[in-house]
Amino acid sequence: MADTATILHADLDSFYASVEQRDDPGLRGRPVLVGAGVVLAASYEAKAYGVRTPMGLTQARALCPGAIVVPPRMRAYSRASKDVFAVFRDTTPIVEGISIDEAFLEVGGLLRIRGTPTEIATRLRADVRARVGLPITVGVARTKFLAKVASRVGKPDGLLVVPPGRELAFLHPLPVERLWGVGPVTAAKLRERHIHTVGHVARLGEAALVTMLGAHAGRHLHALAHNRDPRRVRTGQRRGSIGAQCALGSRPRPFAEVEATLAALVDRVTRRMRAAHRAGRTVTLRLRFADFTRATRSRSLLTATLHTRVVLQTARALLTQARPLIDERGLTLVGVAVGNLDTDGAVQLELPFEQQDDHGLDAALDAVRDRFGGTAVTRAANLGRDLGPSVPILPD
DNA sequence: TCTGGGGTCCTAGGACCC
DNA sequence: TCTGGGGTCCTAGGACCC
Repeated sequence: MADTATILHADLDSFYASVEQRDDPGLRGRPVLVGAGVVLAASYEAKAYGVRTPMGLTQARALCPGAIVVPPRMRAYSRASKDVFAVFRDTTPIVEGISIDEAFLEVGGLLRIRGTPTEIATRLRADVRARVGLPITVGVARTKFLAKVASRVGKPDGLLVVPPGRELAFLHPLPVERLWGVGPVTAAKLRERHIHTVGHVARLGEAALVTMLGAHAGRHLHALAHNRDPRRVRTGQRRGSIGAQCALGSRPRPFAEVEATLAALVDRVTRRMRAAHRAGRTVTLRLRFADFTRATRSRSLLTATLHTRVVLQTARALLTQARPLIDERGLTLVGVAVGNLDTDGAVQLELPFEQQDDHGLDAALDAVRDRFGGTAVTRAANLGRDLGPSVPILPD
C-alpha cells in the first residue's frame, strides 16, 4: 500500500435539506426537514434536536416543533448532484460515484499539477461551495473505507485527513457501527458479546468473527478493523438494476388497485430504462406486508427487454403468484425492479474464423440491426475467443 | 417510533450440464 | 447400477447503504 493518503471521500452535508436552504434564503439557519411520510433529510439545525433519517414526520415534529417541513424536489437534487459531480471531474479524472451525494476521488499522481491531497481537498470544498453553493465534507485516507469513515467523523462542512501513521489510533476507539457493513443486526450480535469498538473487533481474530457472522462478513470486518481495504477507486461503474416502489399505507386495497399501481410503476421503470438505454432480463416484484415482513418474487426472461408490455406481463404474473401471501398478510408496499441490465441479454454471433475482422463484424452488426431493429447496437467483440464476438443489442 | 424510495451484495438450495 | 467433482444459473431471503 502506498505511504501517502490519496483517496478522497466527498460527501455533501444533509444534501436535500442543504439544497432547500440554498434555494430559499428564508430557510437558512433554521431547522428544515425534507419529508414525505418520513424524514428524507434534516438540516443540522434540526439534527440538533435529535431528528434522524428515516424517522416518521410525526415523531420528528414532536422532537423539533419549530421545524419547517418541505416536500422533496427530486429534480432540483438531481440537478445539484450533476453540478457537484462536474466539480469532482474537474478535480480528477478518477471519480467513483456511490450515490446522489457522495463519491470517491483518487488524487494520487496529481501532485505536480494540483498539489498535495490536502490542498486538493481544500480547493474541492471551496469549489463546490462557490460553484454549486453547497457545504461538503471531505475525508482523506489511504483506503476507501477509512476515507469514508473520515468524512463521517469530519461532518459537517469539514475536512479530515488521516495520515498513514495515525490510522489505527484514529479507527480503534470508534464504535463498531462505523465499520462499513455493520448495521443493526450485526451490531447487536457484536454487542451481545460485549464488543463495542473497532479496536475490540481488531483484537478478536478472524476465525472468531467468521464463526460469529459468516465467512464473508467475518473476513470483511476483520480486514476493515485493521484498515485493510484493497479496493481501488473505479470509474465507469454502471448500476445493475432500475426499480420503483410505492408505499400503499395500512388501509387494505382492492387487488385491482394494486394491479393499477403496479402498471404505473412498470411504466415509470421502463421509461427510465429507455432514457438510459438499458435493457434488463430479470423482473423482480417487491412486497411488504402489514406485519412488516417482506417478500420478493422474480423471473428471468430469455432475452433482455425494455418494453413496458413485456415487463408488465411478467410483473403481473409474479403478482398473481404472490396473491395468497397478499391476501393473508395485507399489502403495504409494492415495488418492481428490472435487473440483469445489459449483461446476459447479448446476442451471440458465431462468425467463421476468416470473417473475424472489422469488416466481417460490421456486416454481422448490420444483420443484427435488420433482424432485431436495434437502435443502440454496440460492439463488445471478443475477437479470438472461441465463441466468437458477442454483440449486445437493445431492441426498439 | 410504526417506517420512503431508491440501490448493492451475499447466502443457500435446487436444477441442470459436463 | 445409484454415483464424484466442478461449474453455472435461477429463485428467494436477508443485511446493509444513502
